[in-house]
Amino acid sequence: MLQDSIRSLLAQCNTILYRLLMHEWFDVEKKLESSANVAACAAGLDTTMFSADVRPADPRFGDFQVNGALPYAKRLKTNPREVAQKLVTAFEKDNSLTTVADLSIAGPGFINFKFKPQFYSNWLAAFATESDFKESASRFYSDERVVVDYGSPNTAKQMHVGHIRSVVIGEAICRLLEFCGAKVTRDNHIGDWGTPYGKLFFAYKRHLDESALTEDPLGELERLYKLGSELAGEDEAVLDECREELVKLQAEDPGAMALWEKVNELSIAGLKDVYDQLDVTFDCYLGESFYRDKVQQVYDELSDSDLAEESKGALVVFHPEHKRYAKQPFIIRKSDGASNYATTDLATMLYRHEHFNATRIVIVTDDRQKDHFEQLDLTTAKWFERTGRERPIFNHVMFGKITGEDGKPIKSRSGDPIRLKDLIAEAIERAYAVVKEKNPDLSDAELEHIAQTVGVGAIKYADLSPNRTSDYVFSWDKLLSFEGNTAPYLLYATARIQSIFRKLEGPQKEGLEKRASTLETDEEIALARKIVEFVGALQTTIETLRPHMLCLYLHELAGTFSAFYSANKVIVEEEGVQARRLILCSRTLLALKIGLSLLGIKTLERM
RNA sequence: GGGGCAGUAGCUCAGCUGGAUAGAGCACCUGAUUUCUAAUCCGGUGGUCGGGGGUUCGAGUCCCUCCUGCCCUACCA
Repeated sequence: MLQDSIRSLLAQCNTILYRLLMHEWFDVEKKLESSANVAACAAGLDTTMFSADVRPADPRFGDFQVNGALPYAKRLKTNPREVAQKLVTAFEKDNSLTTVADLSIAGPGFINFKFKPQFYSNWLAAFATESDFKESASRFYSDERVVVDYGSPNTAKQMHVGHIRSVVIGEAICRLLEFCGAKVTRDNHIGDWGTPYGKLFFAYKRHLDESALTEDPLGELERLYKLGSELAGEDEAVLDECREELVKLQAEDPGAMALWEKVNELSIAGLKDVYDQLDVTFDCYLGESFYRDKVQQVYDELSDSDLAEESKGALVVFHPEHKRYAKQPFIIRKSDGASNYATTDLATMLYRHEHFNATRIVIVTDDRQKDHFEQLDLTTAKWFERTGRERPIFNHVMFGKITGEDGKPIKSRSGDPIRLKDLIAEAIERAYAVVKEKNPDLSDAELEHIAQTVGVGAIKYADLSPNRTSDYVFSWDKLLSFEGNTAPYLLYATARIQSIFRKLEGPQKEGLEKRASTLETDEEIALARKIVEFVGALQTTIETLRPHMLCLYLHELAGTFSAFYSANKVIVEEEGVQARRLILCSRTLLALKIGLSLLGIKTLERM
């Protein structure tokens, strides 16, 4: 009895100790990097000239490789293989390394690390739940407060496919940052002020269809705005009336403001319907109107700190040190005295700094605005420096445009842009047909649920999986494809894994680590290795703010799993084999679930 | 005129910032004891990485140059 308690106590101590030891291996690349730096020091290398350069290796050579010997030897004009040999000798004095991996030198001086199967078992035991992952990952960005500005539609207009990238990419970035420990504020900088309101109000007051407004507020507002533009284009008198409406609004006339507020309320409600479908929720909607009383401070401070100057009647900022912006001005006040987007964007920088205490500001827009944001960043840097403010890191997360086959902006058959809600509806419809065909026995409620998840997931994944900076040729088939490197492929892998666990009795799912034997087959090792790579993929994704890096990884993981699944039967007689394979299944599922949720994609129990 | 982005397999794209024999998906050609979900897997066909020079142990990746396409370039956002 006493013996048993002692044994169990010892086992617990072991577990704790061992988890502490494994803890530093969460990020294998980082661990190898710091080991390499220690080794470089021990080997007597000039550490100021040494950079480890750790990366996943080609499986033919090893699991990870340290390539730092080559550039080091180049800089010092010595033999790279000798440098590598010195490093390996130093590495081999480090027990924490030699017990888990075999080292070898190859080619001109690559140092390959081949992990022992036991290492993978230990890693999989140490990082077993979402909170294990989150706890370790949340140290990456724990001291950051980030405002992410994405979405940015205009009021009184429906969103079309052109808006999808900002929403989907922006949301993925928010989730990634949050997972890595940052405090994130999601801010939708809507276009809710300015010239379109004159025309909208003119038409609203004369041609409003009340019932249409109740049924489809955004549709009706959009119709009215178009009507107003049309009428103003045809008739000078109408145009004058539109201008009058606008003047009233800008003077904040109570009647105009009441109507403006109503339009905004309806618009945001309409936008939220679509965001709900995409599982996106913003913390705030601080649009252009919010900053209209904050522009004077921008003019004053930029003028007082000698950044802004008068040029051709406008207030502008030049950057003499820049080859381009020395000549190309950043116009912060137009010659008619009105503000523009440069003004409001500067005001947002200040507000996000002061109100949210942001350490980082991320703005997600298309790449045509690259110049604008470069100028914004340069200007903010100088402005904040001269006024003694700490400047947040600024990232312009830009993306390429979506075009038709001809390279022009995409249009539906009627000539209007394809509405986002129509795209989503079609995706769900197509998914429904596929699910029903593949799995006719499911209840209708479950069918609907699966179709929803698969359809929306497919759209998001199609938008996240290409490199965001590339242009994008729109095609229904590509956005709604369910084959190949798509969300359904990843979801299918999760469904298969869960199906395995459904086959098991309760006790078979418990205490797997105790029963598991050491990983053995090529497919098992390959899968374990791929799971461990999750952390590196996460790092690369967040450092570059490029979600496609995570997509690429998840697709590889699902592929490695599928290969494992067909080659190695999981539910088998031998208890040890079954247990170790179940662990692999459960960790694959974990990595897929975390990864997909970071991309904003929901997972399924079955499909 | 100036600046930027891009050009990789028939098509759509990756290629982690200079690493080993350039990879996926689609399409095409083949297979897979009726199985823990075949929305899968194993093979195969397919490449002068736009052309030409250069830098070095090593270039799709860096530099120069030319070709092609797109975007920005003073008051739209």
